[in-house]
Amino acid sequence: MQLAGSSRLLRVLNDAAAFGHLLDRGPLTRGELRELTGLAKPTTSDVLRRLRDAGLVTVVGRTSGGPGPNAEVYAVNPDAGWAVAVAARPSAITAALCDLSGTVRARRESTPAAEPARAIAETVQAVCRQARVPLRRLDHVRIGWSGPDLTEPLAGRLRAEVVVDNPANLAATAERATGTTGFALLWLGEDGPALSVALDGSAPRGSGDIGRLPVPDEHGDRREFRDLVSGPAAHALAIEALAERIAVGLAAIVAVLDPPLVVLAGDVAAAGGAPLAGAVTAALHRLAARHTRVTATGVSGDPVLLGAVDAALAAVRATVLDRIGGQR
Amino acid sequence: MQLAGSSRLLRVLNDAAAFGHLLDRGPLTRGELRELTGLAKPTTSDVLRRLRDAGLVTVVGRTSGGPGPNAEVYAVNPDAGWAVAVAARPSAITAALCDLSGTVRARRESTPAAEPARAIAETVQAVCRQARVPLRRLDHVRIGWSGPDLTEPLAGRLRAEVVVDNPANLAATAERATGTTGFALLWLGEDGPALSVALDGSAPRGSGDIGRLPVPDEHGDRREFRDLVSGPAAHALAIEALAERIAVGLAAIVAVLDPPLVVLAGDVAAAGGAPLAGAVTAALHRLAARHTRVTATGVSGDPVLLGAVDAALAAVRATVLDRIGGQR
DNA sequence: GGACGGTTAGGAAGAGTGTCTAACTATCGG
DNA sequence: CCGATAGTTAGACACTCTTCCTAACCGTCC
Repeated sequence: MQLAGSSRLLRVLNDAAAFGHLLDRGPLTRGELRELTGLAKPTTSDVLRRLRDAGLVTVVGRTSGGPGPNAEVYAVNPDAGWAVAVAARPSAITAALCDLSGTVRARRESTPAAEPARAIAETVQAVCRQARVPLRRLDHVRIGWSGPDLTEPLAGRLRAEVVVDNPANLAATAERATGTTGFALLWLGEDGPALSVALDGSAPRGSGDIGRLPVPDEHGDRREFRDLVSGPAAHALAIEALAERIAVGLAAIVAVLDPPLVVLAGDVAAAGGAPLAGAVTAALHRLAARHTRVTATGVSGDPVLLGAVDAALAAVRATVLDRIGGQR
Repeated sequence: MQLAGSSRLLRVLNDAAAFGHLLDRGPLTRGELRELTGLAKPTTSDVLRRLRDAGLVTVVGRTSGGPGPNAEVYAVNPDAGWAVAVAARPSAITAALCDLSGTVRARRESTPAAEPARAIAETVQAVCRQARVPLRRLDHVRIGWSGPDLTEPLAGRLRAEVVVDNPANLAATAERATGTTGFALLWLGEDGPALSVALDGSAPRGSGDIGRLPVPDEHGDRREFRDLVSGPAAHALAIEALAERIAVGLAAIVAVLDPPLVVLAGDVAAAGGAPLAGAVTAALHRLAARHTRVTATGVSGDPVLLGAVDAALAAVRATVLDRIGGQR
């Protein structure tokens, strides 16, 4: 961290710290914020004044009951930032518009009629219209998509910052938001297996497609992982047989990464549910004799969409702070 | 980054930034430091005064030739911090004492007569005595060692901060110091293969032992990676046959991590040299059809010892800054 | 029921710390 | 001697901290 600066940097740091606490912990009084940041009372007031002047926080109420005057309760202004999260598949597009507080304000599903980029852009525009949020107020669009890169064509159609991420990575982001830490997420989807790694509490990093992972099949012949665990053939398999195939690939992954926990997600995994996770655990322990736990994802709902919401929010929160006056 | 603070934090930040630049870029004048940090002229003077008072930097010369007075040239005081790096194997212990600038001031090898912890501690003490550096001035000891954890018994014997790291990780640290970025290092040593990952320019992280990675052997039978690439059997193999075995395991690693580059290191890899790397590349491309490059390590000398030096230096540099007066 | 004390929220005043700008001095080469 | 450059000094500015003050609210006592 080689940053140097003057009092301006200090102010930015303190504003960001206070704002961060308000985002993480919800509504807070001046006093609570003072304890969390460690700043002095007048400084806390200054910080809150700046945040309020910039429209980032508002007074949402007052305490009551205790002795003394009632403290003002501050909270993040939800309307100060907007993001759209998109889970895009060839068969369907789901988009969610959420405000700075993370509340989903509108949701929309559509079946793509046009080429992907155009269909996604139109869905984003539609979900904004639905909640009467002008497109220009949109700060960030995060798209879960596996396939050819759509960043270029989408950035051209939308004014906001556009980031395309792979489904496995976003599912891992959603998993992490549930409190799980230190895991590798194995995504088993129609279009092949993928992996995202979130060890040491750091943000999930997709190591991408693991479809070409060489594994032996039941007869000991050399095959690629994707041929065994994806496509219609995998759906037709009994849980035990599928678990066996998954475990073979997982054995290699576990040997390389040694995560304490492996989370299963994706269409194929979702169809199998907890029984599949149990069968995979048993098969894996038979193969590798490791004490790695295997579970089905704890996320209820669409993990890709929820992960995209989380990722988009993190991005919006970082940019919104730039709006504080006197920044320069 | 949720840090809040007052002008004190600012001062610490600026001191650290200036010190960091002096460490990275070598001797600098006030003016050069001013440009690098972006600080004003008087502030740069203040920072340098504090660093000099704390004994962390010294004036090592003056410029000449140009118009105007000759600028003072400042450099890190090498004697302000001391670290010992150790590469420990059951057969031999190598220790290097280096100063804050990274110069190795003494070096010592020994054959362990006693138990590892005691033998290492004695070697550390000996190398300090050799350079007439009192043990109490030692700030950090970084040990490359694979086996039972030695942190406890060593911390008891040495006053300094002790960190034990695995050889693969330290070899990757050394590799990174040569300018290589974005790679996975495959360590092929006597005691089995290990892996260290340094992607995205982040510090190398050992994912540890990959000895139990399941791989097929020549006959298609399920084996563990360590049985194929380590031990006396591996040494006896022809380069082509060994490369084939390495590539099989590497195919799984590459599928999981997809690093742009794989670096081979360790005794077995060193014996094979560049020809082995070439043969592994060919075999890997035949197996996995990826465009992953494979090279032998670019580090000349003992990669573990050199990596331990780098890691120890980074640790010392972080602690030394705490010595600046008025910190609290 | 009304006055009072204890407690807490918020603000105001002044000091402290660290930085910046601008002016100044000293030094070197031509 | 003159122009250019290194470094210091002086004063202003920004942000924070400590300390003190006022106002509000609750409970208790008369």
